[in-house]
Amino acid sequence: MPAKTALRAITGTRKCDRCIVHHRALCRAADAEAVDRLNRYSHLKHYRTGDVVMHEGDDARLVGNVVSGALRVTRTLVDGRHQVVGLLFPSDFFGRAFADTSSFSVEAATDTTLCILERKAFENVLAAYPALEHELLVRTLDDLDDVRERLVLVGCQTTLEKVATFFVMLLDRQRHECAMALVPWADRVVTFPVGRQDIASYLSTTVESLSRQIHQLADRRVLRIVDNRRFEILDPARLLVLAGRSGQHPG
Amino acid sequence: MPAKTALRAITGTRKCDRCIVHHRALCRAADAEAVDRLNRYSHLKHYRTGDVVMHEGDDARLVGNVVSGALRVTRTLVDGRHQVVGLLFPSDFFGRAFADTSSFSVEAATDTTLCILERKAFENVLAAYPALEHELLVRTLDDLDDVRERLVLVGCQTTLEKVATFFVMLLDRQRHECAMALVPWADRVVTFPVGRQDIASYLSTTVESLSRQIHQLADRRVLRIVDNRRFEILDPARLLVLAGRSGQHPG
DNA sequence: CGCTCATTTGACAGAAATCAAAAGCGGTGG
DNA sequence: CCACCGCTTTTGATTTCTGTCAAATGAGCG
Repeated sequence: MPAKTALRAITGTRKCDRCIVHHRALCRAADAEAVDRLNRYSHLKHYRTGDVVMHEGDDARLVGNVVSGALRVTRTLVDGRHQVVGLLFPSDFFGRAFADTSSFSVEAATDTTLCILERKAFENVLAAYPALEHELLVRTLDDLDDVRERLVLVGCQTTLEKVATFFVMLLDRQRHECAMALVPWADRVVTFPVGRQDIASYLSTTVESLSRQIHQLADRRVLRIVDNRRFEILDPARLLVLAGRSGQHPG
Repeated sequence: MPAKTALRAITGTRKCDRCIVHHRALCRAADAEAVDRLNRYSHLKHYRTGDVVMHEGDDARLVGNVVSGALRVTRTLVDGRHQVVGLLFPSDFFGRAFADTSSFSVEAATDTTLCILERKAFENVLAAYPALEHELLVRTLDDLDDVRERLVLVGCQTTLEKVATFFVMLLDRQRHECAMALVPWADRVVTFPVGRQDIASYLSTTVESLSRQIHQLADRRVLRIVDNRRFEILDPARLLVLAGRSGQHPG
């Protein structure tokens, strides 16, 4: 065991040990030795709302995890139209391993802290620790299902269903977070994690339509508008029905 | 070396050696030993147009490769609306590794031959051969980019752009196949690999709109309608522009 | 308080879905 | 070889959802 590692083992100064997403992120699949290597190559970096982490077409030089805040993954067309293809939250992995260029832009949707490392370094660690690569595979397969799910949403569902689905997502995320923290989940108030523009684009609609459908849901007493960012879900069951997936694929 | 393996090595009777997609499919990343194990667990199976390979919500028991024909990956909503989230062609991998249930249905879009094996057996082989699992990871990452690409297409592009993009895809596929076969690529006639209904759903539109836009392209002399399934691409450059991605991400 | 930016509301237009019917294609059998 | 049948594709007419544009209202902040 190298002296440096031994010292860490004794003093417990590895920054990863204090990481708030450590037990949920990709790196949870890493053993002490692997975490040590990741720890060596990675560092935290702060981004302000709107900052570009990676630009489409550029070298895919970085990968990493969201520690706090939110990222949007986007594609912009030549004439300016653009589409949010993904939103990433704490513990989510970002970046494109095993490709030279990124097909999408990655930007901070809010003030965000990332744990980043060079893609090449990351790939080397993956090659050395199959368990880590396996975890990445499993997460990527899940991501693939998620995107396909959203393809269905965007492809053949109404704007009301899209908005209802988004609220269901927020509710699920919250429920999941409470479960992790072993907190009994009581609060039915959800908060928009990113701006309206991003949500609208994520759902392939406009801020205007988004606004109308939110008020539609409020009129139907499915939710109550607390303020611009917060909503109390009054009727989760009805919300699920309006999302058009009632009784389907629980989980 | 077990006797059976030795015998195979001498006589060359392994069915995988004669497989027409062997050098393009996932298994190309497998060494002789791994191919041997895959060979032991897998078998070819024929499906007729419309046959269900896997049903959404059911046990994800099978995985495998398309050998010939085409599969469609779909999701059906409670009220009958449904969406093709993917089309799979020879050498493409299908099935959901590392999950108990499949979130999507997989059906034969044409008469199709698959090389199938039990998911569990496949997972065991993956665990034993990291190179194979790595190949699956790389392919899954590519798939993810593809679906995101289509999310952009469906989310913020016009029907004409969708149809043009589909023709570009067909052209690319053909060019790629010619390259593999070392055949100089001259023929500008592309053929619909699946029925109109599937193509329309894949592009999130209707057969009616699809028909109108094809004729739009014909009127603009971008292509010539040979017959119901075949089209001669007269102006590939213009097609690319109409697809709304000119000059973007060559590859 | 006034500035800017985000959100809401209203009026309107347009692209594409829907509905309906005609035409074309492919297979079967007389 | 031609007539018939079922299916797919095309064409036409109509509707509707939702995006666009414009203006008003509201929130946040120095």
